[in-house]
Amino acid sequence: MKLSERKKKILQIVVDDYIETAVPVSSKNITDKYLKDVSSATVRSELSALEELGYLTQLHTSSGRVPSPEAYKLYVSELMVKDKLSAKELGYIKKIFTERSGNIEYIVKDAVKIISELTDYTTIGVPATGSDEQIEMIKLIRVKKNTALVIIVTQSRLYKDNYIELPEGMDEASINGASDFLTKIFGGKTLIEVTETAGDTLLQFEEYKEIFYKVIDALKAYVSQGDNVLLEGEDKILRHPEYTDIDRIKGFMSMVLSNEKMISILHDDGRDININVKIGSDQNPDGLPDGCSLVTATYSVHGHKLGTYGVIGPSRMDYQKVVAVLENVGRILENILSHEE
Amino acid sequence: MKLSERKKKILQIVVDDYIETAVPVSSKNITDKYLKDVSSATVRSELSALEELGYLTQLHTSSGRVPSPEAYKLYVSELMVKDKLSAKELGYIKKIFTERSGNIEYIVKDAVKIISELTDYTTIGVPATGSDEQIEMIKLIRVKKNTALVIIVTQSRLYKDNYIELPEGMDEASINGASDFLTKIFGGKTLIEVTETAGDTLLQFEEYKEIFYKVIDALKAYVSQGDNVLLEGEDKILRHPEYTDIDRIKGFMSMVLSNEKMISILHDDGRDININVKIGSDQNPDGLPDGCSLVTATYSVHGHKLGTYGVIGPSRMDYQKVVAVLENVGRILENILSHEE
DNA sequence: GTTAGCACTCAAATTAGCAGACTGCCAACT
DNA sequence: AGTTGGCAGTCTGCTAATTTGAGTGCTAAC
Repeated sequence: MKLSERKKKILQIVVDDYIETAVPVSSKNITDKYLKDVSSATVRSELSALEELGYLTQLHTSSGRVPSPEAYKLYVSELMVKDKLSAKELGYIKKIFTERSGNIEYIVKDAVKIISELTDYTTIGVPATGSDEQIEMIKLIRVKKNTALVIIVTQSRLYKDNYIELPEGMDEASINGASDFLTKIFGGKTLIEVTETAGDTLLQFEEYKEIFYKVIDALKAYVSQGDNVLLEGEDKILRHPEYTDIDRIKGFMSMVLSNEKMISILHDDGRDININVKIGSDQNPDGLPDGCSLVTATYSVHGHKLGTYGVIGPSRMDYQKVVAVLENVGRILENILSHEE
Repeated sequence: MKLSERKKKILQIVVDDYIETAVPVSSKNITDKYLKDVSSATVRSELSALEELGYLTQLHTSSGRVPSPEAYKLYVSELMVKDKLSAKELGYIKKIFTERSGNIEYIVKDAVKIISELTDYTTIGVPATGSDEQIEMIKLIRVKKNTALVIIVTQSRLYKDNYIELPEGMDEASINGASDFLTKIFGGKTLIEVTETAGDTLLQFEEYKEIFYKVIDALKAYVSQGDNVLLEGEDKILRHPEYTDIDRIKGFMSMVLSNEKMISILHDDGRDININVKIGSDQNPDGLPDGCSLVTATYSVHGHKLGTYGVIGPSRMDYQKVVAVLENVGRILENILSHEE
């Protein structure tokens, strides 16, 4: 079904206006504000045609029109005029990222903050586990008498949040020996390979057996996504008039605060193409409630996934801005990170 | 002003009932449910006396009574019957903590989760920076060609989130030398001492000068509280009928999501006595909005502050449960951590 | 294909009225 | 003196009825 140019134009006006005002848009409103050269009656017939086609809905017979999920989809893919960020905004993004030189954990967190700040919507981020990257180094560092920190370095990442207990009386030389040894046998393999096949590999090394199994456990902990969901601006949803209903707010909050749910919603897009828009509707229940939309972007550097970021808000969302912010943050981020190496 | 036993009893009943039902309590309600041996008229005169004294308020002439902030204060300090946790709950706390053997970062996070889960209120936690603890070891670990991880071990803590850039061509021996050297000159000093006096100390060491200043910067980053506020169950406030008003919800959320605000509210209690209750009111504006209460507890092990935890909710809060949970979590936590060493 | 005009519909706001829940007060009682 | 029953007064919350106004759909004319 091909839409006439005028229908497209009118649909774009309806979506734009509704995004801006949150009020159902009427034929008169359209002719007054945007299309002064036709009468409201003409627009009226176009509107009812668009409704017939499934792009618009009415709350009741005598209210203006509201875009349907279909309309938003079309809007994002064809109708919308792409937005550009101001020099000030671009400068802000660059400034934040360059201040954090090197510290990738912070950069990932900052990205979520920046996106939320510039778009003014709730933003989530799920860092990639990096379990498909090759191990460059494994190192044990004694930090207490019988405790060692397990550090794993891969091409783009550094894992350093797990500890193992050392056998009584293990001396510095054996610790270093174990480190070198682990690096030798697991270097070049990916984390996921190691966690899956490690059992067999290690069976033969009687000497370090005990300690090696503990290291593998630490590795497994790194690979599991865990509670690694970043969230920023969860209260920003409250600014929007469609979130005045307490039950809706509850639904939104419990969704957004559930790590499992967020991970599943952000992860079921197989393709790691850049920007991806999901519009919640009753029909295809991908977990997103009706009236709620999610724009996601997956960033990567040198082919390694860095993580997925999502902006979540009412379907009546400022897609122009959101898409522009996600694209630019991604571009700048990838630029900076790839230069650094 | 001394209250008669019966006034106390009645005040306790009012607070208990209001906490449970969130409905202004009437004289009839009291005689029906709790005090069957007197008439409602008697209770009525007691209630108006308590109102005169400032413990109760009325929304309008023909509504029941609601406790004032004063009433809650008295309730917590004198009237309330202390609650005990069930064996199941105690077991749950122990189980979670012992599963995380050793990993203090996770333990602190888990504590917030446990408290929020058991009390069913929004919970915040501010880990102490540990800047008053003595340094045991400083270690630099090369993780990339020109990047090293800075690890600092103190009596109860491990810092390992900052990196420094290494001078071109620094070899393994010099890195280890620098580590040993830093440990030697700063070992035994507290983090705060080092950040304040380091400049002078280091001036003399031409050789490592460049690298040492970077290490000091990393140290400073560790000491600053930063964005280290843990939050759990921020949506739980929505269950309570007093948070049906959207503006109130907004206020609550923006307060709870502001790290600065939370740190300031949790930190202005000089004494580090165990449990501390703040009841928000219009009068003494300690940042807590009217109708909102905060119960805090500061935990420490071996004299070192571990962090401060706070349960935040409507003034009509289940103080019995909250206080019991905070006390028990603290006790178990301190037990486990002091045994471990 | 476009337009003006008119009838129709429906939500939202306003009003009035009534039932119910409490209190406060007073006079009587123990 | 403290307690009680009873009654008048006050305020909320609910419901039903009414009005207002925005917006559409339809039709006849251009």
